[in-house]
Amino acid sequence: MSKRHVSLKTLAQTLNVSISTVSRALRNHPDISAELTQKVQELAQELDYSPNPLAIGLLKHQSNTIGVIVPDLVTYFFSSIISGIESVANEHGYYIVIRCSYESAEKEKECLDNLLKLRVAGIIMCLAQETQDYAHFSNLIEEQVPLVFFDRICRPEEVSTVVVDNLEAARRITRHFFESGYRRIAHIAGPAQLNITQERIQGYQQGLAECDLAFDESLLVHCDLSIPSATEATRQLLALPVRPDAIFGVNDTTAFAAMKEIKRQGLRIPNDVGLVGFTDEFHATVVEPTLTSVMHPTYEMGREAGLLFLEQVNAQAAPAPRQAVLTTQLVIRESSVR
Amino acid sequence: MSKRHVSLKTLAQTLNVSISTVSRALRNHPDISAELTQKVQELAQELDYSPNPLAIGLLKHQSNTIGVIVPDLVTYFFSSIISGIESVANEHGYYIVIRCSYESAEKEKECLDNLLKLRVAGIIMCLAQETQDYAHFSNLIEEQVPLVFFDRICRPEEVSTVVVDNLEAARRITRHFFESGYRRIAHIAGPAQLNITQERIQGYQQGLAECDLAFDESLLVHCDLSIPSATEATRQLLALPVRPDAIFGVNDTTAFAAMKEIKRQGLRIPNDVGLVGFTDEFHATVVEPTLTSVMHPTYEMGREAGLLFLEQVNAQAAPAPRQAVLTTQLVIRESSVR
DNA sequence: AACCTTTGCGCAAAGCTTTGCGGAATTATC
DNA sequence: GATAATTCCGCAAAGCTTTGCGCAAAGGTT
Repeated sequence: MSKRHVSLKTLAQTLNVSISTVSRALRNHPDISAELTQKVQELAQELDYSPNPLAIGLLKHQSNTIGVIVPDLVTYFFSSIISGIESVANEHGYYIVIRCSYESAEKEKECLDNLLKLRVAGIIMCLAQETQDYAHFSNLIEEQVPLVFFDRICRPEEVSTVVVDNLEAARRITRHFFESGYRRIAHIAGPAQLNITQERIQGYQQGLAECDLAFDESLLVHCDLSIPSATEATRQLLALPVRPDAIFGVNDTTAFAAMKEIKRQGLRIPNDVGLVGFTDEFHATVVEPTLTSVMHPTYEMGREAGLLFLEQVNAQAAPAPRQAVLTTQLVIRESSVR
Repeated sequence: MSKRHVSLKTLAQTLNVSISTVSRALRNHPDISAELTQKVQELAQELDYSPNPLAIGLLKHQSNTIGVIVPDLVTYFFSSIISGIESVANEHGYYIVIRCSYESAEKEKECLDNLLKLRVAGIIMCLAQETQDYAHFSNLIEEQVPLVFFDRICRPEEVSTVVVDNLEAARRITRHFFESGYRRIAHIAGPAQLNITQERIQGYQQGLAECDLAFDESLLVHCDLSIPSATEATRQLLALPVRPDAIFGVNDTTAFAAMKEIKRQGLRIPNDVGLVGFTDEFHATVVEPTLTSVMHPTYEMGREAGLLFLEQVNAQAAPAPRQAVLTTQLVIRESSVR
């Protein structure tokens, strides 16, 4: 760090005025004469003065950093959401500090603690898969620390959230399968405690009902969102006495793992088994057959989360928590139409 | 923020001792009696005291945040490197603040300025594609601000860098094509000013030479690493009077764009055209045919960058810049063997 | 010419931490 | 019992910024 940055003190000494005068001049305070103001501002410009955010943070008890916690840094889903958050943050003079929970509840708590110790302005996060106990958010909520959940959420009555229309999307997928002639429609779901899992299962069941298809428990299997687990789930489905003719995967990892396993068993997509996933555009179009999928507006989710966050930061009183529900789009490609 | 955190002052008042005594007690200073030390530490524990990093930063002129600048947040390559950086940072009590240059030289400079104004401890970054002028790093270098470049680098005599064995990898690819029977081997290269482009072109030419193949200028085309540009480059190659029978793409985006375009023109991979890219594992195995590719140890690159950074931070004197060269691995799959 | 209002600037505190130095009280020494 | 040496703790400054308050000089008023 060294003596890189000049401070108000430097400016003041150079101009032979007091520090407070310099401070006021830089903020165009009317108490300071026009000519002195100009002289100060010119010198500040010349010496590349920038106020020390540490000092300001200390004084004002506020910070311009947003803590962001994701279960995983590497997948497209999260990195594009981060990208959205970063863009909003940047536009409003905020910086994002990223930590990864690696889907662990314990690590999530640790990340949270650490970021709070760092004195971030608040937290934007997606719950870890493992997290089932939501008590560690109580303090934050009570103390009105700005907090936004996205995708995997909890306590929505108390915390602002950004989600997609999971139920509706799952319903549409199911109906799309039906309309394409598929009748034994399976669903590889995520961990049972996650809101996204529950909502998508509900949509799946609702879709089945609307198509007058009975819900068959054996066609609903859970996985932990990892590739091996999704592969295993697919195997389980394909080993059923009466094989499903369509599979709807809960996310992109699941869908691709399923695709590989289906192919490995010598089955053809979409003829033998139809396949749909929640994915991002790039992946879905590069595989063969191209994958029908529900597009998450991930970048927009990130931006929306950022905006909800800023809303809380800027509010003098604590604003009522808001629920942003973004709409997904079912993009029909080769894998689900025969 | 509010009154969330207790300060030394609170502890001192509660115990009726001075702030400095509390400070010393917490750091086990021998001047403080054992019993008082214990009392202080117990209270601190109870009240969940954590020292304010803003105050410490102000006092010691140092920070525990690392500025990270990437050209793109979304691609696997960068997000997995970020993941590596984050893990090292975390292990050593540092936090990473991420900014995105969107491949723009101007934005890159802006990110750099902003992060320095935030008083980060230093910068880990990958150059934007557009960046051709490296003058804005001179200040940092002179003032010995910890700085590490990865992948796309400049001024390696002055700055620590993390790269892969680009030349060697490109040479291996070329020879692999030759050994698989390909003879008109084309290369879709990146922007000419990037070190990675230059090194891979050199490796490509060296490989050709070793196989007694003449270098044909028309088989070397540049793209800007975007999908449309890579598609266009592929088109250009395939439209040549004598079509190449093998294409080596400079990165994953390029390789996949090429794959799509080759297929679109009704050509078969690997029979009509062999294809190899620099990619990550997941993408490469999910496409059809599976893609032979050079695997970047991306996570390791991130970790290495983090370690080189910490080396600079912890050194009292400025350490000599170090060049970490990680080795890639050529993973042969279906797309390059007929 | 005496008083009042502006105008223009500085003092000092607060926010939190670390640390050199000084000082009071206790113990040891002669 | 007086002096020297410990032991244990507090004062204050530094790091940087903002802001309420006070104060001097200048100008205006009668």
